Amino acid sequence: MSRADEALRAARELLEQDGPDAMTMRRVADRVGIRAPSLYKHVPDKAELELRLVAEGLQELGRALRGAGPGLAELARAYRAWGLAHGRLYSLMTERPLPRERLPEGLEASAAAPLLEAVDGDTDRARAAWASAHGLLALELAGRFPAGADLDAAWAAMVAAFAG
Amino acid sequence: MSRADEALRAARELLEQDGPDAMTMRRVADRVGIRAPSLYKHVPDKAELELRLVAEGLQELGRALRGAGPGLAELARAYRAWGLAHGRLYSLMTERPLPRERLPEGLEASAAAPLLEAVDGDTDRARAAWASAHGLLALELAGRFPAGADLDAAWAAMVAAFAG
DNA sequence: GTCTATACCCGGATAGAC
DNA sequence: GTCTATCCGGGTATAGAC
Repeated sequence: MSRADEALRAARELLEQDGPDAMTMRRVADRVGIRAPSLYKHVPDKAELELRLVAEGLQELGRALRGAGPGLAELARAYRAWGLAHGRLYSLMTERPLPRERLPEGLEASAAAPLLEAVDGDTDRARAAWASAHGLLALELAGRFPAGADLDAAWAAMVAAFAG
Repeated sequence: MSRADEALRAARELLEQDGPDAMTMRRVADRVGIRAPSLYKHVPDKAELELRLVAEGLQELGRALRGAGPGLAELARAYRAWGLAHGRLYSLMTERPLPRERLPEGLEASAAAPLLEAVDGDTDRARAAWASAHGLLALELAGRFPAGADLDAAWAAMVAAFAG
Protein backbone atom coordinates (compact mmCIF):
# COMPACT_ATOMS: atom_id res chain seq x y z
CA MET A 1 0.00 0.00 0.00
CA SER A 2 1.51 3.28 -1.11
CA ARG A 3 1.89 6.21 1.21
CA ALA A 4 -0.71 8.05 -0.85
CA ASP A 5 -3.18 5.24 -0.26
CA GLU A 6 -2.31 5.11 3.41
CA ALA A 7 -3.00 8.82 3.61
CA LEU A 8 -6.36 8.32 1.95
CA ARG A 9 -7.29 5.61 4.43
CA ALA A 10 -6.15 7.76 7.33
CA ALA A 11 -8.11 10.76 6.08
CA ARG A 12 -11.26 8.72 5.73
CA GLU A 13 -10.93 7.24 9.20
CA LEU A 14 -10.43 10.67 10.72
CA LEU A 15 -13.37 12.07 8.78
CA GLU A 16 -15.76 9.26 9.56
CA GLN A 17 -14.76 8.75 13.18
CA ASP A 18 -14.02 12.27 14.39
CA GLY A 19 -15.64 14.58 11.85
CA PRO A 20 -14.42 16.99 9.18
CA ASP A 21 -12.53 19.25 11.57
CA ALA A 22 -10.39 16.31 12.62
CA MET A 23 -9.30 15.64 9.06
CA THR A 24 -6.21 17.85 9.09
CA MET A 25 -2.96 17.25 7.27
CA ARG A 26 -1.16 17.03 10.61
CA ARG A 27 -3.40 14.29 11.91
CA VAL A 28 -3.40 12.40 8.65
CA ALA A 29 0.39 12.44 8.78
CA ASP A 30 0.36 11.31 12.40
CA ARG A 31 -1.74 8.32 11.48
CA VAL A 32 0.50 7.41 8.56
CA GLY A 33 3.44 7.63 10.92
CA ILE A 34 5.28 10.56 9.36
CA ARG A 35 5.47 14.31 9.88
CA ALA A 36 3.03 16.60 8.16
CA PRO A 37 5.55 18.15 5.73
CA SER A 38 6.48 14.68 4.45
CA LEU A 39 2.89 14.11 3.45
CA TYR A 40 3.31 16.64 0.69
CA LYS A 41 5.77 14.30 -1.03
CA HIS A 42 2.89 11.90 -1.61
CA VAL A 43 -0.20 14.08 -1.93
CA PRO A 44 -0.19 17.50 -3.60
CA ASP A 45 -2.53 19.11 -1.08
CA LYS A 46 -5.56 18.61 1.07
CA ALA A 47 -8.01 19.31 -1.73
CA GLU A 48 -6.67 16.31 -3.62
CA LEU A 49 -7.25 14.10 -0.60
CA GLU A 50 -10.84 15.31 -0.36
CA LEU A 51 -11.40 14.81 -4.05
CA ARG A 52 -10.30 11.19 -3.81
CA LEU A 53 -12.58 10.64 -0.82
CA VAL A 54 -15.53 12.00 -2.77
CA ALA A 55 -14.73 9.73 -5.71
CA GLU A 56 -14.43 6.74 -3.42
CA GLY A 57 -17.74 7.54 -1.73
CA LEU A 58 -19.53 7.98 -5.02
CA GLN A 59 -18.21 4.66 -6.19
CA GLU A 60 -19.38 2.88 -3.04
CA LEU A 61 -22.78 4.55 -2.98
CA GLY A 62 -23.30 3.64 -6.62
CA ARG A 63 -22.46 0.02 -5.88
CA ALA A 64 -24.91 -0.02 -2.97
CA LEU A 65 -27.63 1.41 -5.20
CA ARG A 66 -26.99 -1.02 -8.04
CA GLY A 67 -27.17 -3.83 -5.53
CA ALA A 68 -30.54 -2.77 -4.21
CA GLY A 69 -33.72 -4.61 -5.08
CA PRO A 70 -36.02 -3.12 -7.73
CA GLY A 71 -38.36 -0.24 -7.03
CA LEU A 72 -38.14 3.13 -5.34
CA ALA A 73 -38.67 1.76 -1.85
CA GLU A 74 -35.63 -0.50 -2.04
CA LEU A 75 -33.57 2.22 -3.64
CA ALA A 76 -34.50 4.63 -0.86
CA ARG A 77 -33.65 2.02 1.75
CA ALA A 78 -30.21 1.42 0.25
CA TYR A 79 -29.52 5.14 -0.11
CA ARG A 80 -30.46 5.85 3.47
CA ALA A 81 -28.52 2.88 4.81
CA TRP A 82 -25.31 3.85 3.04
CA GLY A 83 -25.69 7.47 4.05
CA LEU A 84 -26.27 6.67 7.69
CA ALA A 85 -23.30 4.31 7.74
CA HIS A 86 -21.01 6.97 6.21
CA GLY A 87 -22.58 10.21 7.30
CA ARG A 88 -19.52 12.44 7.30
CA LEU A 89 -18.37 11.20 3.94
CA TYR A 90 -21.89 11.57 2.56
CA SER A 91 -21.93 15.19 3.67
CA LEU A 92 -18.57 15.83 2.04
CA MET A 93 -19.98 14.37 -1.17
CA THR A 94 -23.06 16.55 -1.26
CA GLU A 95 -22.31 19.88 0.36
CA ARG A 96 -20.25 21.36 -2.43
CA PRO A 97 -20.16 21.31 -6.20
CA LEU A 98 -18.94 18.04 -7.71
CA PRO A 99 -15.58 18.56 -9.44
CA ARG A 100 -16.85 16.54 -12.39
CA GLU A 101 -13.91 17.21 -14.69
CA ARG A 102 -11.53 15.67 -12.17
CA LEU A 103 -13.68 12.62 -11.45
CA PRO A 104 -13.48 9.29 -13.32
CA GLU A 105 -15.60 9.35 -16.46
CA GLY A 106 -19.08 7.97 -15.92
CA LEU A 107 -18.82 7.75 -12.15
CA GLU A 108 -21.71 10.11 -11.45
CA ALA A 109 -23.88 8.61 -14.18
CA SER A 110 -23.20 5.14 -12.86
CA ALA A 111 -24.37 6.09 -9.39
CA ALA A 112 -27.45 7.83 -10.78
CA ALA A 113 -28.46 5.06 -13.18
CA PRO A 114 -30.56 2.91 -10.84
CA LEU A 115 -32.80 5.83 -9.87
CA LEU A 116 -33.07 7.13 -13.40
CA GLU A 117 -34.20 3.70 -14.46
CA ALA A 118 -36.73 3.49 -11.65
CA VAL A 119 -38.44 6.64 -12.90
CA ASP A 120 -38.38 5.54 -16.54
CA GLY A 121 -35.74 8.02 -17.59
CA ASP A 122 -37.62 11.11 -16.42
CA THR A 123 -34.73 13.38 -15.46
CA ASP A 124 -36.81 15.98 -13.65
CA ARG A 125 -38.55 13.34 -11.61
CA ALA A 126 -35.23 11.66 -10.89
CA ARG A 127 -33.75 14.92 -9.62
CA ALA A 128 -36.79 15.57 -7.46
CA ALA A 129 -36.68 12.07 -6.00
CA TRP A 130 -32.94 12.23 -5.41
CA ALA A 131 -33.23 15.61 -3.73
CA SER A 132 -36.06 14.34 -1.55
CA ALA A 133 -34.00 11.42 -0.34
CA HIS A 134 -31.04 13.71 0.15
CA GLY A 135 -33.12 16.16 2.16
CA LEU A 136 -34.48 13.49 4.44
CA LEU A 137 -31.04 11.98 4.94
CA ALA A 138 -29.30 15.31 5.44
CA LEU A 139 -31.79 16.44 8.06
CA GLU A 140 -31.54 13.08 9.78
CA LEU A 141 -27.73 13.21 9.80
CA ALA A 142 -27.82 16.75 11.10
CA GLY A 143 -30.05 15.72 13.97
CA ARG A 144 -32.47 18.35 12.79
CA PHE A 145 -35.74 16.49 13.43
CA PRO A 146 -37.35 16.58 16.88
CA ALA A 147 -36.39 13.76 19.23
CA GLY A 148 -39.44 11.58 18.85
CA ALA A 149 -39.92 11.97 15.11
CA ASP A 150 -40.83 8.77 13.26
CA LEU A 151 -38.36 8.92 10.43
CA ASP A 152 -39.23 5.51 9.04
CA ALA A 153 -42.73 6.85 8.51
CA ALA A 154 -41.41 10.00 6.87
CA TRP A 155 -39.31 7.92 4.47
CA ALA A 156 -42.35 5.79 3.70
CA ALA A 157 -44.39 8.91 2.99
CA MET A 158 -41.72 10.16 0.63
CA VAL A 159 -41.54 6.89 -1.25
CA ALA A 160 -45.33 6.82 -1.47
CA ALA A 161 -45.40 10.32 -2.92
CA PHE A 162 -43.07 9.38 -5.73
CA ALA A 163 -44.44 5.91 -6.31
CA GLY A 164 -48.13 6.71 -6.06
CA MET B 1 -30.01 50.22 18.60
CA SER B 2 -28.09 48.41 21.28
CA ARG B 3 -24.60 47.14 20.75
CA ALA B 4 -25.94 43.61 20.95
CA ASP B 5 -28.35 44.34 18.12
CA GLU B 6 -25.63 46.02 16.12
CA ALA B 7 -23.51 42.92 16.57
CA LEU B 8 -26.36 40.77 15.35
CA ARG B 9 -26.79 42.91 12.24
CA ALA B 10 -23.07 42.83 11.58
CA ALA B 11 -22.90 39.07 12.00
CA ARG B 12 -25.74 38.57 9.58
CA GLU B 13 -24.22 40.84 6.97
CA LEU B 14 -20.90 39.04 7.22
CA LEU B 15 -22.60 35.66 7.01
CA GLU B 16 -24.85 36.48 4.10
CA GLN B 17 -22.35 38.49 2.10
CA ASP B 18 -19.07 36.70 2.75
CA GLY B 19 -20.01 33.28 4.09
CA PRO B 20 -19.77 31.49 7.43
CA ASP B 21 -15.97 31.66 7.66
CA ALA B 22 -16.17 35.42 7.52
CA MET B 23 -18.46 35.58 10.52
CA THR B 24 -15.74 35.86 13.15
CA MET B 25 -15.93 37.76 16.40
CA ARG B 26 -13.09 39.99 15.25
CA ARG B 27 -14.85 41.00 12.07
CA VAL B 28 -18.16 41.49 13.80
CA ALA B 29 -16.40 43.80 16.24
CA ASP B 30 -14.72 45.67 13.38
CA ARG B 31 -18.07 46.32 11.80
CA VAL B 32 -19.58 47.52 15.06
CA GLY B 33 -16.62 49.84 15.45
CA ILE B 34 -15.08 48.34 18.58
CA ARG B 35 -12.34 45.85 19.40
CA ALA B 36 -13.11 42.17 19.59
CA PRO B 37 -12.71 41.87 23.38
CA SER B 38 -15.27 44.63 23.92
CA LEU B 39 -17.82 42.56 22.04
CA TYR B 40 -17.90 40.15 24.96
CA LYS B 41 -19.41 42.88 27.13
CA HIS B 42 -22.51 42.75 24.95
CA VAL B 43 -22.72 39.17 23.74
CA PRO B 44 -21.71 36.16 25.84
CA ASP B 45 -20.07 34.26 23.01
CA LYS B 46 -20.27 33.40 19.37
CA ALA B 47 -22.76 30.59 19.89
CA GLU B 48 -25.27 33.09 21.24
CA LEU B 49 -24.88 35.24 18.15
CA GLU B 50 -25.55 32.22 15.95
CA LEU B 51 -28.54 31.21 18.01
CA ARG B 52 -30.11 34.62 17.55
CA LEU B 53 -29.47 34.48 13.83
CA VAL B 54 -31.21 31.12 13.60
CA ALA B 55 -34.19 32.46 15.54
CA GLU B 56 -34.36 35.51 13.30
CA GLY B 57 -34.22 33.38 10.18
CA LEU B 58 -36.90 31.03 11.41
CA GLN B 59 -39.13 33.97 12.16
CA GLU B 60 -38.64 35.43 8.70
CA LEU B 61 -39.06 32.16 6.88
CA GLY B 62 -42.25 31.50 8.81
CA ARG B 63 -43.60 34.88 7.85
CA ALA B 64 -42.78 34.24 4.19
CA LEU B 65 -44.57 30.89 4.34
CA ARG B 66 -47.63 32.27 6.07
CA GLY B 67 -47.79 34.97 3.41
CA ALA B 68 -47.73 32.48 0.55
CA GLY B 69 -50.81 31.66 -1.46
CA PRO B 70 -52.66 28.42 -0.72
CA GLY B 71 -51.46 25.04 -1.94
CA LEU B 72 -48.18 23.17 -2.02
CA ALA B 73 -46.97 24.82 -5.18
CA GLU B 74 -47.15 28.31 -3.68
CA LEU B 75 -45.63 27.11 -0.44
CA ALA B 76 -42.72 25.54 -2.31
CA ARG B 77 -42.23 28.71 -4.30
CA ALA B 78 -42.08 30.84 -1.15
CA TYR B 79 -39.75 28.41 0.60
CA ARG B 80 -37.35 28.32 -2.32
CA ALA B 81 -37.43 32.08 -2.81
CA TRP B 82 -36.63 32.82 0.82
CA GLY B 83 -33.90 30.20 0.88
CA LEU B 84 -32.24 31.46 -2.27
CA ALA B 85 -32.36 35.03 -0.99
CA HIS B 86 -30.75 34.03 2.32
CA GLY B 87 -28.71 30.98 1.43
CA ARG B 88 -26.02 31.20 4.09
CA LEU B 89 -28.50 31.87 6.85
CA TYR B 90 -30.72 29.08 5.59
CA SER B 91 -27.78 26.68 5.79
CA LEU B 92 -27.00 27.78 9.32
CA MET B 93 -30.63 27.11 10.21
CA THR B 94 -30.71 23.59 8.84
CA GLU B 95 -27.27 22.03 9.15
CA ARG B 96 -27.30 21.43 12.89
CA PRO B 97 -29.78 20.46 15.57
CA LEU B 98 -32.25 23.19 16.49
CA PRO B 99 -31.62 24.37 20.06
CA ARG B 100 -35.35 24.25 20.71
CA GLU B 101 -35.16 24.89 24.43
CA ARG B 102 -33.41 28.20 23.81
CA LEU B 103 -35.74 29.35 21.05
CA PRO B 104 -38.91 31.40 21.56
CA GLU B 105 -41.86 29.19 22.35
CA GLY B 106 -43.89 28.25 19.30
CA LEU B 107 -41.42 29.62 16.78
CA GLU B 108 -40.78 26.32 15.05
CA ALA B 109 -44.45 25.32 15.10
CA SER B 110 -45.40 28.68 13.66
CA ALA B 111 -43.05 28.24 10.73
CA ALA B 112 -44.23 24.67 10.15
CA ALA B 113 -47.95 25.44 10.39
CA PRO B 114 -48.64 26.40 6.76
CA LEU B 115 -47.20 23.15 5.43
CA LEU B 116 -48.87 21.03 8.06
CA GLU B 117 -52.15 22.59 7.11
CA ALA B 118 -51.53 21.98 3.42
CA VAL B 119 -51.16 18.26 4.05
CA ASP B 120 -54.22 18.09 6.32
CA GLY B 121 -52.24 17.58 9.48
CA ASP B 122 -50.40 14.47 8.30
CA THR B 123 -47.12 14.81 10.17
CA ASP B 124 -45.24 12.12 8.26
CA ARG B 125 -46.26 13.59 4.95
CA ALA B 126 -45.37 17.08 6.18
CA ARG B 127 -41.88 15.91 7.19
CA ALA B 128 -41.40 14.18 3.86
CA ALA B 129 -42.52 17.24 1.93
CA TRP B 130 -40.41 19.58 4.03
CA ALA B 131 -37.36 17.37 3.62
CA SER B 132 -37.92 17.20 -0.12
CA ALA B 133 -38.02 20.96 -0.43
CA HIS B 134 -35.01 21.21 1.81
CA GLY B 135 -33.08 18.70 -0.27
CA LEU B 136 -33.80 20.48 -3.51
CA LEU B 137 -32.90 23.84 -2.01
CA ALA B 138 -29.77 22.58 -0.26
CA LEU B 139 -28.44 20.96 -3.43
CA GLU B 140 -29.25 24.08 -5.40
CA LEU B 141 -27.51 26.32 -2.87
CA ALA B 142 -24.50 24.00 -2.83
CA GLY B 143 -24.20 24.20 -6.60
CA ARG B 144 -24.46 20.45 -6.62
CA PHE B 145 -26.59 19.99 -9.76
CA PRO B 146 -24.97 19.91 -13.21
CA ALA B 147 -24.71 23.24 -14.99
CA GLY B 148 -27.64 22.88 -17.36
CA ALA B 149 -30.07 21.25 -14.95
CA ASP B 150 -33.63 22.55 -15.16
CA LEU B 151 -34.35 23.16 -11.52
CA ASP B 152 -37.71 24.78 -12.09
CA ALA B 153 -38.78 21.49 -13.64
CA ALA B 154 -37.35 19.52 -10.74
CA TRP B 155 -39.30 21.67 -8.28
CA ALA B 156 -42.44 21.17 -10.34
CA ALA B 157 -41.90 17.40 -10.32
CA MET B 158 -41.51 17.45 -6.55
CA VAL B 159 -44.68 19.45 -6.05
CA ALA B 160 -46.52 17.13 -8.41
CA ALA B 161 -45.36 14.08 -6.48
CA PHE B 162 -46.78 15.42 -3.24
CA ALA B 163 -49.88 16.99 -4.72
CA GLY B 164 -50.84 14.18 -7.08
C1' DG C 1 11.63 10.50 1.41
C1' DT C 2 12.11 12.06 5.91
C1' DC C 3 13.17 15.41 9.10
C1' DT C 4 13.33 20.15 11.84
C1' DA C 5 12.28 24.73 11.64
C1' DT C 6 9.42 27.97 10.22
C1' DA C 7 6.50 31.23 7.60
C1' DC C 8 2.17 32.83 7.52
C1' DC C 9 -2.31 32.96 8.55
C1' DC C 10 -6.34 32.44 11.39
C1' DG C 11 -9.70 31.58 15.41
C1' DG C 12 -12.22 32.28 20.42
C1' DA C 13 -11.70 34.15 24.51
C1' DT C 14 -9.67 36.38 29.05
C1' DA C 15 -6.91 39.70 32.25
C1' DG C 16 -6.42 43.86 33.91
C1' DA C 17 -5.70 48.94 33.20
C1' DC C 18 -8.30 53.02 32.40
C1' DG D 1 -17.62 49.92 28.32
C1' DT D 2 -13.48 50.30 25.93
C1' DC D 3 -8.85 49.42 25.40
C1' DT D 4 -4.06 46.83 24.88
C1' DA D 5 -1.75 42.78 25.59
C1' DT D 6 -1.96 38.19 25.58
C1' DC D 7 -3.09 33.21 26.04
C1' DC D 8 -3.84 29.20 23.80
C1' DG D 9 -5.13 26.72 20.19
C1' DG D 10 -5.21 25.61 15.44
C1' DG D 11 -4.45 25.27 10.23
C1' DT D 12 -1.83 24.70 5.18
C1' DA D 13 2.24 24.70 3.27
C1' DT D 14 7.45 25.54 2.09
C1' DA D 15 12.74 25.65 2.75
C1' DG D 16 16.59 23.32 3.24
C1' DA D 17 19.45 19.83 5.71
C1' DC D 18 20.24 14.97 5.78
